[in-house]
Amino acid sequence: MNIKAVAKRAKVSTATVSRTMNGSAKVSPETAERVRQAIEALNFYPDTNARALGSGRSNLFGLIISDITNPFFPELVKSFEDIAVLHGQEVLIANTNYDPERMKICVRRMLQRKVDGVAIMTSEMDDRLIEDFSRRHIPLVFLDTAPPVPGVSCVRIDYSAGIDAAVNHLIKLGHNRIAFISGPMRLASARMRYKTFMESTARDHLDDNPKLIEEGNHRVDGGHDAMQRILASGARPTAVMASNDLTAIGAMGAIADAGLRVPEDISVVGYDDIQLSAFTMPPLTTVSLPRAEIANAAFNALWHAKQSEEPTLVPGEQHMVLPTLVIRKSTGHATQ
Amino acid sequence: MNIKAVAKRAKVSTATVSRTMNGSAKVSPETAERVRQAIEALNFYPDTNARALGSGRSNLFGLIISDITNPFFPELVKSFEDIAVLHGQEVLIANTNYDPERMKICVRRMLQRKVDGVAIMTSEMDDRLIEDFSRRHIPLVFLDTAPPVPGVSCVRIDYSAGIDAAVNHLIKLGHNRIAFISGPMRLASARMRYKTFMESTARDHLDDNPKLIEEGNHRVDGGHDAMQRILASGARPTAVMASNDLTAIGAMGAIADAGLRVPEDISVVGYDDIQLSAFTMPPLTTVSLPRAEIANAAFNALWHAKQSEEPTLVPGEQHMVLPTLVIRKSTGHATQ
DNA sequence: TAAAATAATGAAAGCCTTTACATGGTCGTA
DNA sequence: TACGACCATGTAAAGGCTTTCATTATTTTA
Repeated sequence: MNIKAVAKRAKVSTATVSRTMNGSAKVSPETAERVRQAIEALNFYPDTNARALGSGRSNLFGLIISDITNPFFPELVKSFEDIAVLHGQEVLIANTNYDPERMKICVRRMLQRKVDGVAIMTSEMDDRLIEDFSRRHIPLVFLDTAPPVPGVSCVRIDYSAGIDAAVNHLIKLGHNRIAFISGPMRLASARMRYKTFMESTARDHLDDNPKLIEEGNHRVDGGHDAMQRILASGARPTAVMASNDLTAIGAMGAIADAGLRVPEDISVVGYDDIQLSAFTMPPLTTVSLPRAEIANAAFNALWHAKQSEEPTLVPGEQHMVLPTLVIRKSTGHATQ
Repeated sequence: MNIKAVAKRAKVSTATVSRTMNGSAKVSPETAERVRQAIEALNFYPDTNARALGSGRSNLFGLIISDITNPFFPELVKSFEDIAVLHGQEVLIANTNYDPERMKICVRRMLQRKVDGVAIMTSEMDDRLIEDFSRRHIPLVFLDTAPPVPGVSCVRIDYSAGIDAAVNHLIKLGHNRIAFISGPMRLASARMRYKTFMESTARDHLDDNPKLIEEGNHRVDGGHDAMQRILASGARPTAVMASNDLTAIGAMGAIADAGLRVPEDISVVGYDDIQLSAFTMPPLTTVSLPRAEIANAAFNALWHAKQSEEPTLVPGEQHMVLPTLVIRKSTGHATQ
């Protein structure tokens, strides 16, 4: 079953079939209708590989993420896919597992499949690999950490807006010793969140006891362990802010293990607003990162670049995403 | 940059380059080395589309899931991908969003890309779509619900083992009014879990008050609402078993909302053992479904089928997966 | 030592589309 | 009426790889 069979049945050439399928204007309505009927009758669909080979375009966008197991990503992936389907684009998902070797494999996969563009949602990316894309004029969009290269778009997150809102919320509740559990400091996104928190608390002249700062790993166990260290240090925080929700959940566990209550003894704030955070005990107050908006912005950047004939000459889109504070039950008045 | 350039540089024909890349035995070690050096020097990698077009094989396995946002799937996807990478296969992930229309699109995508095999991890699948695959001799593997077709493999879950273990655990703790919150009854997997629970409790002559049974939706909110209905019904269960962990988490929330404690007033058991269940408050006792094992079994079934020349003639592998009970803190002695 | 078997390699066809270019027909205009 | 413009369609090359078959060189066998 191939385009030839369709052409034969519709009594036209393969070129006309191809043109019909691709919506080229150069086909008369009657012919087009005949071709469509033939396609229907034969239940034909074109071979994607041959298409990509013939045209050089693949209708594929790559989506590189660190780890699908991290609850931050599935929603992002889903939103990205949903909008892609709407535009007739397909999505090739690749996990790097935070491993530079694996990242290389991902990049190669994208290149080999002749993707039309790539959304890179991991924070660390080798410049040499970016080279590989830009040399081939493949549009890129980054989350948060775009290199200053023409044709490369970026979706930025206004970290300070979200974190300021969280800190202000805590201050209003009377907190003045706010601990912070960071993500792994080798991740740019984690460093950003840390830096923004420090700035925000410094601005408000809060206690900056270094014992209040611990490094986690953006997973539950890291948050748990970090919180234990903070509690053991004797720093006595009245509230904790975590670099992501998983960390916050771990911290809540450690607080409960120590016989303390959230929020009566210690308030907890997370970051990301993963689905689950609404259902923890107590439901988590957290900074919501609009993942659907991020996915849409990323997709649109690639889509526009794809439409313009010389993507690498256009400057690349910049989109700023504004996180918002979602107040639930894990924060309450400070009790000293 | 194509195979011709490599051939030229290595002073061989393109056929030899192709053979070298594919590990064909018919290349002398010296020639192979020369070719490899040329590939290295030119930083060449072959066009996947051309490869698939030329050979008819794509080195692609499809993986159809319902919803990447459901925490059951990410781990499955990850494990599947990991083992695929190990075997040099790639994975094309497709979400159906529980939507038959979308399922059709997924199937078409797979067909168009000439996948070497498809793992179908959703429980509902139109027979006509299966036809599409088997007509083209594309190996399939199902989770749980394989149609009786030659060449179709299946990874089965021994539901009764897991649920019996959970029920026995509760009985030993003195429970005799065990509620059950099912998944959506239109899903075969949910019906299986329900059926197995009913059999298990009937065998043990437990209270079979229909008020103890409610339908959820396999999400947190459904578990929450179902639990509220059970509590409102006056059936006074001493324990609840949920069809999956999200449902259990929702149920725990509803129990807390009602001013009751887990496990002191009501014990809760989940199903799946998603990562998060270890970190709920209290940590959830649940039936663990070994997702890595499922993924491996599924992959292997496809892989073996791919290796054998006539996949549809071999009977299809059957693999039984045994869930196990993980006892954490959400279950305790019944207090009436 | 000649014939046969084996091994390594090359030439070229084939996979299925897309698309540049060619062709023939229709229309409008001078 | 004739010529160019334009439209719909067809022809055939191109895209990058795999693979069959043919060819040559080498080894084995009798």
